[in-house]
Amino acid sequence: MQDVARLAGVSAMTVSRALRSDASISQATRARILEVIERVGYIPDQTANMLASRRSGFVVALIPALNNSNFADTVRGINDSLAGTGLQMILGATDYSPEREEELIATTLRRRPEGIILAGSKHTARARRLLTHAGLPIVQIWDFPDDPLDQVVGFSNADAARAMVHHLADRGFRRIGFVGSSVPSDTRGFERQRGYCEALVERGLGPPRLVNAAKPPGSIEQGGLALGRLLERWPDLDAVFCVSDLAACGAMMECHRRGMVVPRDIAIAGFGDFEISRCTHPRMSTVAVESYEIGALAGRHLVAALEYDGDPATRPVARIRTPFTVIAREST
Amino acid sequence: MQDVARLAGVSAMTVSRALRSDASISQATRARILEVIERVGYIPDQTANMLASRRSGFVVALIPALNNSNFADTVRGINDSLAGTGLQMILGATDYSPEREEELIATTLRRRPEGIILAGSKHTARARRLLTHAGLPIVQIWDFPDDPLDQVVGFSNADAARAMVHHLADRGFRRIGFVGSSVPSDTRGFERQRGYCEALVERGLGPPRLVNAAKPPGSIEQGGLALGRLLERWPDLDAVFCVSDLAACGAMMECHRRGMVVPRDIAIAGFGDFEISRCTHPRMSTVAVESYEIGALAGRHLVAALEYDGDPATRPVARIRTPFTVIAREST
DNA sequence: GATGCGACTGTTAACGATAACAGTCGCGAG
DNA sequence: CTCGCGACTGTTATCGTTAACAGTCGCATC
Repeated sequence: MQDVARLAGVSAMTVSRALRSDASISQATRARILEVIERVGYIPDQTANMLASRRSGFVVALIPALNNSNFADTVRGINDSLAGTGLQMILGATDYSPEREEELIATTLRRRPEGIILAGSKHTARARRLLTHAGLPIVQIWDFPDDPLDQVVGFSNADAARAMVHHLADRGFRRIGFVGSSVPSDTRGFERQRGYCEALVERGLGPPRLVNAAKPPGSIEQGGLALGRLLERWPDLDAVFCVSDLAACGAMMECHRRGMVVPRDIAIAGFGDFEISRCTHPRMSTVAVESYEIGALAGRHLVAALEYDGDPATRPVARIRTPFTVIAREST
Repeated sequence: MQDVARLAGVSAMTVSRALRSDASISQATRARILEVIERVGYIPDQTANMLASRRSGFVVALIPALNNSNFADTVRGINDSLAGTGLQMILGATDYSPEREEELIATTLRRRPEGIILAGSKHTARARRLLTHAGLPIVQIWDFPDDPLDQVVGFSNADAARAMVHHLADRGFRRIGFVGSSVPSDTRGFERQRGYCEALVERGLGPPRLVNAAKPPGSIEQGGLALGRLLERWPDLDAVFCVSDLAACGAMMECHRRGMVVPRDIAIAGFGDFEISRCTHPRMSTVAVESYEIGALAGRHLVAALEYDGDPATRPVARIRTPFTVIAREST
């Protein structure tokens, strides 16, 4: 910057001003400076900018996994909502582990992010302490916690799963099994399981028939294995609801292998409305959730919180319930 | 840090040393300082660290799209390979646009990353200038350019597509159509199309029968529409090769709708070995590429370049060709 | 002709850490 | 007893930018 200033015959401060739109500087001077910048290929150092202006321009997003099409869509939503704001995203994958999340929170907070978006509501005590102590705007997504840290954009996974069980019951299925998540800390998977159990009670459909399998998002193979274990224990099963579309897809393929016709012999339902669910044969009934929209809204409300400059006590705090829809296709 | 130093009765420099493992400092002092840090909840400011130490700890990864399972896997590979190195990833999505890529390069370079991973080999002139001028280690992935900027981890998309056409020809298909990418700057899609055309010549299968559709990665719906347009123009088509599994899946569904039996009436092949390709009926033949491995290798070689401290002229430059495999399933 | 104001530019001191160098201290060797 | 060395700690300057404040200058106003 000093070099540019010298070449343009001004002070470094004037160069700094030329690079920002709001500063008062004459047209002629700015043009001259920008011309020099272009000529010498100067790239301003945002690190120094961050230090001096006390604004990092970073937003942290922590999601369980990158190779899950739901979360990938959410990341896309966040990314799109940040475009044009000058903010950049630091992405972290927690692998569904609260400890890994805590670690990521600790290391990313050193970068002095301006806000943070977290999937879920299960955090270690230290993670919660770090977050509240940092005093940044937070958006929790993909869940609807009773005790939110700050803003929320999500939905009740239990309610969403319950809705699917009611759909199955409405279609006349009575002996409904569930393929759950194998990871205890997958709170969304656990909530879906809870919703399944509650709905069984509501419809008087007897005790739960469930097996856990499939690391989230659940590989296709494990969905097939899980179906096998379910049928071994409850051979009279007439429907299976899987914690994710991937597991459901595996279950459906296992049905094909066993010569069972879906949904005549057994119904299969998934969760997430992955693109995959439109390509199975028969097409998969599933619960659609607004993956992209969750990210986009989270980003937008985080930005709103960052731009808010009134009394911190009266900052608007969004608690948004995104909708979910049972999509009845051919598999139920 | 000053506060911590005062509370521990040492200088700020000693606190700084206590936080790094290599510095010479007595066990007792370090323990005392760490205890104070824990007690007051001090979090070191990496921004200041960056400025003073001239190391950002950032790596930039620019990929075309986040909601493409191939690239998502690559991102996961990069992420995993960076774990434990103290490096963090800044992720950017170029939307398959060189201009957007240039913009992202310009803005992310301000963060003074230590290295950069780029998908593809088509960059604007300014982007190339920015990159070479910045003098960072670069890894180009997902392509195998003739004029690489630095390191490469990729494969020839043309060769991979050619292999699939040969597979189709081996199975006896003669009138092979191609569903290409609608985005001209999708170089990988274009390369696949080129491979298709070359293979047709090699096998003497006449002029190309191709339509473009489907924004990458190609939505399922557009694959179906593209199949319709292909059949309208070349009703005698006996095989269709799609630029991605998603488009192929849509094409297959369109076949079902039209009452065509795959592969008896028409064969369908995809590209990418998305999980979806194992769930179609019949299961989809596709070209498997090592998406995760590309990211992991790129990350590893970038780290190696960063850790290298010999003569810059003799730094090892990896140019890795990752394998691809034609996976023959039931659809061909 | 003084005054004030607006438009622009410069100066100085941070921002929060680390690099580089300069001690200090204890202890064993000569 | 002195010297030197190793182990540890402190001091000062610096990283590249911006905040805050202090000019300077021209021009309209009274």
